[in-house]
Parts: sequence; structure tokens; C-alpha cells
Amino acid sequence: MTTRDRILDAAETLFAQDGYAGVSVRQIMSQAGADVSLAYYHFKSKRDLFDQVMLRRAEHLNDIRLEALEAVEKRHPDDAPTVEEIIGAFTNPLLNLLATDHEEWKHYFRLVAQINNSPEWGGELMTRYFDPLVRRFIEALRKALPGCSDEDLYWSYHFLSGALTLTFAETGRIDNLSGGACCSSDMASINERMPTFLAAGFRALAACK
Amino acid sequence: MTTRDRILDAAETLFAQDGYAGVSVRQIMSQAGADVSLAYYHFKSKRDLFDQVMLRRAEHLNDIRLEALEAVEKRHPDDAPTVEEIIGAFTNPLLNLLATDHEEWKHYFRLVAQINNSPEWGGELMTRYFDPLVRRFIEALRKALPGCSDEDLYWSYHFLSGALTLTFAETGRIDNLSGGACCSSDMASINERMPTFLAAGFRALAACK
DNA sequence: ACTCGATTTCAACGACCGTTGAATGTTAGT
DNA sequence: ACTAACATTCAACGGTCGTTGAAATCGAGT
Repeated sequence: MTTRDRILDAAETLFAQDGYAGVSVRQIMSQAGADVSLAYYHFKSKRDLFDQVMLRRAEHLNDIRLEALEAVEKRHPDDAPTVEEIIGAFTNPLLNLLATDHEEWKHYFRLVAQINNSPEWGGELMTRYFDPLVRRFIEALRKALPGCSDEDLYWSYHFLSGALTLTFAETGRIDNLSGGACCSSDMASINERMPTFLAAGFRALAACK
Repeated sequence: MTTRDRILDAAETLFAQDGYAGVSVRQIMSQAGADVSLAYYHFKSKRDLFDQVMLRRAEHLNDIRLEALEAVEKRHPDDAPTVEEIIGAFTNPLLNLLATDHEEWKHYFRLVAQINNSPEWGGELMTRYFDPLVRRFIEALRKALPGCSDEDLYWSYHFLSGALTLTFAETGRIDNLSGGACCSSDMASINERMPTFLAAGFRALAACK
């Protein structure tokens, strides 16, 4: 593995744990096993390193999510896919990544959860990295929910986004709250429940006029 | 207003904007208009100051949420309240606080959103500050959804928690995504939609056995 | 006027921060 | 062997960090 990648991995892990400001370049380079100044050889600045951490996986994620959506649409040449299928195309790629390369991706999802909920960065960064794909999904949902207003669609997606990012952040909160009955990293439990829960929400808002 | 309160206000605003590590004690005291060392006269440490910021409003919030839940239950002496009513008792107090004392509370909710989604603090801090009340709400929901399994209840609440904290964080994300059609701070729109969306999710999970 | 406790100011501590420039090592093409 | 581009090391810069101790100020009770 190249040095640049080791730096990105270390940065991803540490940023996910303590946030951008909570981690120093020295910590990152120490975990990456390289000299501090190498960070500034491979990246323009600490902020640039952070952006590259975000970018690296965002592109791949957008690709496989789009593939999943297109596959679902191809299975419905005449009618529209169901809301559950569309939401599944949005969440299943994450579940698969975590199931097969858990250590690789879990830190990234933790980071995204923090970004999404930060007033400083949530508005702009999420928009920059994910908006084109999200708009594509909302168009698919619009077809599956004919007559649903724009506002209802956007708010529904917003609720979905909050539920999704918190769930994949695996903070251990549900483990504590449930006294061990539920486990943050139990992807099967999430897969059984999240699309059902969220699709019902979309439908309820679309129906309530 | 006492100095201690001005420090807490400044800390709340700045922590909500840039996170715990993103703010220095000097910044806080500068915004509070007091000398740096006064922070250590009124609080044990930066971390203690942070804890007091969290505590100050958590207690009041728990109180009025419990009141709202008991009021709903009192309206149903024989049967159980509906899921919508219970979720309304959980969200309406927040909406009211934001509607009447917006500047006072919006920074706090931003802070809670970041804490909830942080792996470092989300698990423990949310548990410490909100768990007793949340358990009380879950018991009410259990009665409203007879036969619903524990796992479904906890996961449903987890999805609710994610949607709620992101929504009240007012990050501006939905403003960007919707091209201005929706507004983060439009409490009326949230009030119309959030309980409906979330209650439908709870019901869908409870029904799916 | 005096005291005593609560509050505030001032100056400083060592540690760590992001970043840089110059020197050094490495590797592939000629 | 020579070069040129790439990669890495070392030492340091000014600045900011959390925190502290001692001195000054204030206000209420005697």
C-alpha cells in the first residue's frame, strides 16, 4: 500500500473518531507511520487531506448506489419500482460494503454522520458530494409516489438521511438504550427494518394531503 | 445575567458551531467578554464546562417532555394514546421552544445532533442525559403498539432519533437539496410531517412480524 | 473602618499546533 | 555513471492550546 493511502486510512479513522478539529496532523502521521512533513508533500494542507478522505469513497459509493437503482428500474420496464425497492437500492449498497469490508468502510460512515449533522459542514459538504445522486433517487421516488408534493418528498428524504447516517455511525447508543437487546453493528437487523420503516413514512406523507 | 451564564451561552454557541475540539477556551471567554482564567474559576476544566452546557438544558427538556407525555396519557384514562400523540409529545416541546425562544435553543439542538452522531460521545452522553426519559416514552409506545417486539421498538426509536436530531440541527442541507423549496428552520412544515412520517414507520415495523 | 469571602485580572508555564525549507535518499531512463 | 523526478527526513518558525498561581478588586456583614 502506498504512503498516500496509509495517510488517508489513518486520517479517515482518526477524523471519524474525534472530528476534524480533534485530530492533529502529527497524530495522523504517527498512526500512518510516516514523518509529519510527508502530509504536506502528498496533500496541500490538513483541510485538503480531509477533503480527499471524503472524496475517495464518495465516488465509489455514488457509483454502486446508481447501479443498484438502475438494476431495480430495469426489473420494472413498464411500471415504477416500489418505494421499498428504491430505498433498498439506497441502503443495500452500504449494508453490503459493511458486511464484506467492514473495517474499511465503518470509519467512513462514522465520518459522514458527523459531517451530515454539523452546521458548519453539513449543508455544503453533503451537497457537494452526494446531491446529484440524491436528486436521482428523489426522481425515482417521485414516480413511485404519484401526486406527492415536492416538499413532502424532500422532507421525507431528510428524515431518511438522519435515520440512515445515525444508524450507520454505529455509535453504540442503541446498545446502551436497549440494554444489549439491539446491536449497532447488526446489519441483518437493520436490513430487515430500515427500508420498511422509511418506506411507510414516505407513503404516509404522500397520502396525507 | 451572571458571568457564569454568559460563559455557558458563549460556549454553547461556539461548541454547536465547531464542536468541542474546534473551539478554544480563549475563544469562548472572548465571546463571553471575560478573562480566560475566569473559565477555570467557574468550571473545573474545558470538559467540565462542556458537560454543564449539556446539563443546563437537558433537565428542562426532560421535564417538559415528561409533562407533555403525561398530559397525553391523562387524555386517555381508559385506552392507550395513539403513536402519533406519543411522538407528538416527544417533538412538540422542541418545536415550541424553537418557536418562542429560537435563539436560546437552536444552538443547543445543533450541539445535541453532533453529540448523538459522534462515536466518541454519542453512546455515552446521550445515554447519560436522556435515557430515563426515552425509556419512559418507549414504554408508552409499547402500550400503543401491542405485540410489537422489543427490537422493533428500539430500532424504531433509533430511526426517530436520527431523523429528529438531524432535522433540529438546522444544517441548511435541505435548503440546498430542495433548491429553496424547503427551509431548515420552517417549524410548521416539520410539525406537519415528522410525527406522521415517524408514526407510520413505527406501525409498519410493529405490523411486520 | 475592617474583614472575609467571592469574583476578577494579569502574567506566565510547558506542550502542542499547522506549516515550511533545505537536505537527503531512492528509483528509473539514458 | 549521470540525471531528473519522486519520496522521505530533519529541524525549526511563530502561534495557540489548556491550565495555573498570585495579586488585585469588589461587596456585604460587623
